[in-house]
Parts: sequence; structure tokens; C-alpha cells
Amino acid sequence: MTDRDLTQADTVRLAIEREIFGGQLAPGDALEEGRLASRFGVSRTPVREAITQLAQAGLITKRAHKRAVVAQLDPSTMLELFEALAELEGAAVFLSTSRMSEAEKGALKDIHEAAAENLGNGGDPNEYADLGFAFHQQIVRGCHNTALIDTTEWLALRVLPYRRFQVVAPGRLQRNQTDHDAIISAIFAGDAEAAREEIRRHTLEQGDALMRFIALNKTSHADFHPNGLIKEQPL
Amino acid sequence: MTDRDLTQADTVRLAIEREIFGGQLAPGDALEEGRLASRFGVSRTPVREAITQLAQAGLITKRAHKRAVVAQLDPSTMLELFEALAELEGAAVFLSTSRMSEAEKGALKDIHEAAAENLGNGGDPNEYADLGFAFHQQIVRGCHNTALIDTTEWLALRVLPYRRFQVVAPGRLQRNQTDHDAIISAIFAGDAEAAREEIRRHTLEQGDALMRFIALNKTSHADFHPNGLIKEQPL
DNA sequence: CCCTGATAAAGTGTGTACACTTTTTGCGGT
DNA sequence: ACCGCAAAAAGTGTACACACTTTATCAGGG
Repeated sequence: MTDRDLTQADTVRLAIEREIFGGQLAPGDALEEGRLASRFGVSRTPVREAITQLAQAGLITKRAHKRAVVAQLDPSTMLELFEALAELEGAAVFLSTSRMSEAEKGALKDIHEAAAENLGNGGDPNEYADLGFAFHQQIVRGCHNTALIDTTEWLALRVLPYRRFQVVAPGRLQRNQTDHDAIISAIFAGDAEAAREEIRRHTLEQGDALMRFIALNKTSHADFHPNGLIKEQPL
Repeated sequence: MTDRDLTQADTVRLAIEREIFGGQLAPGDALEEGRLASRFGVSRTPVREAITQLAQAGLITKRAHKRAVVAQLDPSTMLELFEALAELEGAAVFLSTSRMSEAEKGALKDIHEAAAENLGNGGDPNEYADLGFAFHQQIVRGCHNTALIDTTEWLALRVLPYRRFQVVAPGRLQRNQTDHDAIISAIFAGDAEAAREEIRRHTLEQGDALMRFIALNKTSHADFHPNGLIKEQPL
């Protein structure tokens, strides 16, 4: 049992997921079953199963007899996703404020302070992005409701590639940190309603900022590389 | 093109879905690929694909090399689902209050009044349940955010079979109608925050009531028939 | 009688073949 | 050149076969 009961379909699915989140597979790219099969050294059957799962998760789109393609996020859909995520994170933090244990609050504070330090020392922006993701995750998980956590994280994953863009947008990191300050203050003050409003505004603002950034750079979202860098079009 | 591009896997998936929502397949029931294949007159391949999709949707659970079973909702999971749904519906109505068109508000009022009439005339409780579902759906869709709507309805679908139980719980229908009154008032008054609170309380209460009902009747959720009736155990 | 373990039965995971659909290619007419 | 259209190529959907895993069956020892 060397492979921990991971079926080949699982392996393929995880690999494709990584390539999408990592940016090797960009939105709009076509996934052809035969190629993937030979690339991963398996038959088309497990590849097909992986694709089915990914389609169900919304990471790729699929129609009968048509090639599967990595999900294309047009601007309005992306805004909707950010808005929905803002509401979900708001709902989660509303519960988390009264439910997080002292240990969980401490871990949250640690993450926040590590991010502050990274920002002050001019550390690696990608590392800062990871800390930002961890910050949101820690808050969401604090609500102790698996259904809500899963739903929220599922949405968060979908916008993750786009959320990271902040690392290249001027002034965005500083603003991000300020927002996090306000959120963490509300949580420690036990003001659930304020925490909800802060995180809602914060996540909505991220979406808006991304839209402005894309519009300003006259670059379609298709040219926007999920890693947070623009594809073959240096600033 | 008589079958509207429905692949056989789609057909099988829809059939299984109907059987789950309809109650022919109860939570805990095992789905065996071979049987289903011969029952639907197809090979195991499309059945397998349907099962993969249903598993991804959370309607059934599946582990490597193990039979797929209709998702079992233990009490704590069910409470979590209701809580998460309460939050999502709250988020949706918060947006809907300012976004619903007059036509949409009118349709909502129509549904509400039809429900009131049904209740007053001692109409078919199942019809009342349908109206209740439509009421929630109309509100959620009023937020005009596809991502949020899809997410909420997906959760709502999962608890739908349990939500219907109200039709057999004494006094529950009347209470339900009163709650809806309060919600619709808040919406028409344009008080988004109040609407959110009302629907949150309402949906949470539905979950609690279901739990009490199950506990009182000393019947495990496994014996609880999704159609809203207890299986071979008359009251 | 109840374990325990071996063995058989049942069931899932994947490779492969092929029918059917979509997309591409290429050719003749305008 | 530009269309339309037919034929080929590419690709998806499904059936089927078989290896491997899990579950059920059963015989013998405590």
C-alpha cells in the first residue's frame, strides 16, 4: 500500500489541479484526454474520471463531445466570485469571533505579525501572499462549521490564482495589511458584526482592485497569468 | 438529436438524483455499479461517471475500492448544514433586499400569499412545502449573484429532503408562515440587516426543530424517510 | 459456541477497442 | 482569393475484459 490508497484518477486529478493553480495550465487551455493519458502514463479511463471531478468542482468546463477547457473567468464572473466569497468569509468570521479558541486566536495573531514583519523588511512578496492566504484560512476555520468552511475554501480556491495578483499591484500589500489590522482588532474586541463588515469590505476591495488593475493594464484576463505575473507582456 | 445531447452518464446521474430526492434511495443505501448498469441498460462506464459526479456533489460518499453509498447525514453534520445554509441565505437576502426588482418582489409576495391561502384552507401540506421551497429560492435568486446563488442552492438541495419534514411536525407550518411574514416585511421595508437576521433565525430554527423532532421520536436519521414521512414506523 | 484464517464470491479500478461526434483539411466551383 | 462542402483526422462516449481489492462464506481449532 505504497500509494496510500490514492487511485490513479486521484493522482491525475491532483496533478492537473496543481498545474492549474501553479499556472502551467492557464484559463482557456484545452485538456485533451489522450495527451494527458500518455503524459501521465495511464490509460484514458482514469484521466476521464479526473476530468469529470474537476468539471464538477468548477475548475474546468466540459460539454458533451467537446474538449474540456480550464475554466475561463470573465470579469463579471470574477467579480461575482469575489462578492460571494466576501459574503461567505463575512458569515464565517461572524461565527468565528465568538467561537475561536485562545490558541486559534493566538495562531491568527502570529500569522498577522509574521506578515507585518515580512512587509516591513521588504521580504518575499510571494511569501506575503501565502501568509495572507493563511490569515483568511485561519479565520474561516475558526467558525468550526465544516460545511461552511468547505464551501468558503472551495470558492477561495477558485479565486486564489487571481487573488495573488496583489503582489504586483502598487500599494496593495500595505493596504492589505491595514485591512487585516482592522479585522483582527474586531475579532479580539469580540465585535462580530464589525468583523463581518471589515472582512466583507476587504475581500470586495480585493476584487475591485483586481478589476481596476486589469483594466488599467488593458490586458484581458486571458493574458493574466495565474501566478500573479503577466504573461509575455512585462509591465 | 432526440436526447438533447444528454450523455448516458447524465441520464443515469439524473435518475439517481431523482431517486435520492424522491426517497426511493435512502441515506446509507449502497449503490452497486453493476446492478445500476443492468437496471438502466447501459454498461458500467457511464454509471461510474455518474457516481463520480454525484460523489463530487456530496450527494453520495465514495472511497477507493469501497461501494458508493447515499450520503449519510449524522445529526451534527445536519446541524452544520443548516447553520451554513442559514448564513448563506442570510448573505443572499442581505443583497437581495436592495437588488430585487419590483417584479421579483411581486412574485415573492405571490408565493407567500399562495402559501398563506394553502395554510388557511387546510390544503395539501406537500404543496405547502413546495411553496416554502420556492419562497426561499425566490429570495436567494434575488441577489443576482450566480456564484452565491449556486452555492446556496447546492447546500439547500442537500438538506431539502430533511427540510420537508416540517409537514408532519405539529405546529411547524404555522410557525414557518409567521417567520416568512417577518422576512418579507423586512425586505419590503428595505431593512437588509433585519432581513438577514430573520432568515438566519428562521433557517436555524428549522434545523433545531428537525433535531428535536428526531430526538423526540427516538428515531435515528437513518429511519427518517426523506419524503418527510417516517419509514415503517407510523406516528 | 465463538473465534480465526483460508478460500470463494463480489465489486471496484483500469486498459483497450470501437462507434459516433466534432473539428480540421483540402479540393473544386465561383 | 473566397466560399461551401465532402472526406479525413482527431477526439469523445461507451462497452467489455481482466487484474486487484474488498467482502462474504465456511471449515477447523480453541
